[in-house]
Amino acid sequence: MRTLIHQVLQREEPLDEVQVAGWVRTRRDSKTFSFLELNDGSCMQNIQIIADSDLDSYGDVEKLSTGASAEITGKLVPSQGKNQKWELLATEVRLLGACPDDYPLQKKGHSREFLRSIAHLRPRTNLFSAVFRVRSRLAYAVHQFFQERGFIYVHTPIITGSDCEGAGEMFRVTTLDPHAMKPQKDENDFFGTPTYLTVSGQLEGETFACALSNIYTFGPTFRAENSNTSRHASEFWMIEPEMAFCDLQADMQLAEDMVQYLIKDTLTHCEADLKFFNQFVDKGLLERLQHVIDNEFKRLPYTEAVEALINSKQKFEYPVEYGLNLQSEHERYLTEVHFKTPVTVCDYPKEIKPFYMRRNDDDKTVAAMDLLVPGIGELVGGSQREERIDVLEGNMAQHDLSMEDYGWYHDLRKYGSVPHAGFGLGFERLIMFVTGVSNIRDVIAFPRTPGSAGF
RNA sequence: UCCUGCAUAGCUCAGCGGUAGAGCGGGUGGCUGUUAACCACUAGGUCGUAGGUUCGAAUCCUACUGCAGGAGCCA
Repeated sequence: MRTLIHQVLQREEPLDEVQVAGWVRTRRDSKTFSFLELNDGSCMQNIQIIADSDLDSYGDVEKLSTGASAEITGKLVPSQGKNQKWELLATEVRLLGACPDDYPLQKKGHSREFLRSIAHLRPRTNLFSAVFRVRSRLAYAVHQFFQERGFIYVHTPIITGSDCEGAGEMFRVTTLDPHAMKPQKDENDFFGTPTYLTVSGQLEGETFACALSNIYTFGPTFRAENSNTSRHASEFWMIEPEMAFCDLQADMQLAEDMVQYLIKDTLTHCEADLKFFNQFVDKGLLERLQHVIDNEFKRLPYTEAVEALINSKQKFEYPVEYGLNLQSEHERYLTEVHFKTPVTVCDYPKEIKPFYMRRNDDDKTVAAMDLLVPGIGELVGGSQREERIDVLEGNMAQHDLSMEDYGWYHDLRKYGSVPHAGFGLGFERLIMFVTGVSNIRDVIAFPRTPGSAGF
């Protein structure tokens, strides 16, 4: 019976017999024995194995090159060496899969670009195994956060007929012949109507919030935008809570609580991995994360954000002026330089926000909010939704949205309308923030970006 | 989509008009309770592709392709 290396290395007492299995990181031969470093991905550390040349199975040891897989049984004893507490004195070594010398992963560092080209092997590196352990823990913590607060997990559709206006270009889902010379009618398509991969589950999520009160979605979303940046991917995961009987203040509070909760959870449960990131990826990471959980987030209206930017006398490439969207450089200045802490900006001019956001009493702004964090920029975008049927109808007319397409959304206001609010949080951006990894392609197992969908 | 930069050995890079280099990795041998082990030897390249300038191009010019960083869009 095999034991995970993670569990073996946590032992307080020696063991007469234990079996581990994994992939060889390196082998160092001595005259009468070999040192093996074995890793099984259960934790950052390798287990050091001493394989004596007297072993019946020493023939297998000599075939254990970097990358080979093996199953090793032995005695766990305190190590004579300096760099590890325990080592395994092998009694039996069994080669499972040999690894030819064209194995692309070396003991030395590789560039991220090269590792992306071997995305099927990169989880075997320290960096990527750590990223994906943290990703797994964060996903678990997301569910824990919402479940502890009585939120219901709703699975909104991946294939959708609605286009969640304003959220970006969509991928068409169709069974029509792409090589057909003649135009084909949508009625002949699989669903009898044009369908797409979802860009957001928000509108569907609202229908469930207006029945189950507090809900959240957590799943893949798709954008066909031709975005070529380190923060955008064509397929990414999004967390979208939606709360009935809720205003923007409570919405912002939930977003801020959630970010702090998730960071605390990761600091507690992924300590070794975060230390690794702090040492090799981003030297200021632990300090920054600690700062985020120890301090309240700065909260201010868009109008004050614009004033702060103008008063800063900072030179920006793009102009700062009431009524214009905040650019990346503005957002990053606010969170990285001006306040040096996560910042939630709210109450944006209605002209620059989508139709479903709730009009404020000033008739100029809407109850929208963006949560900005250092190094990433926008992590969360959310709003209180327009629950007044007449105002929503006006907005729909202004945006040329038909009752045919949005009738069901309009119905939520027609039948027992309630104030409600929610937000979307990009899961990969959260992982980037927590790990310090600066490219979204390195926190997704097999990233999809324009012109690239390998594996 | 725009702007900028890069493309040389399996990997990371140097060379920047005059006979293609290093480190790591691989192979062989040695040494050692080692730990990104160490020492010696060795194999390995149409210098991204296609044109052009030149006596001569990895090196200069043009186009294309790919990649990266930034911008826009957003999460």
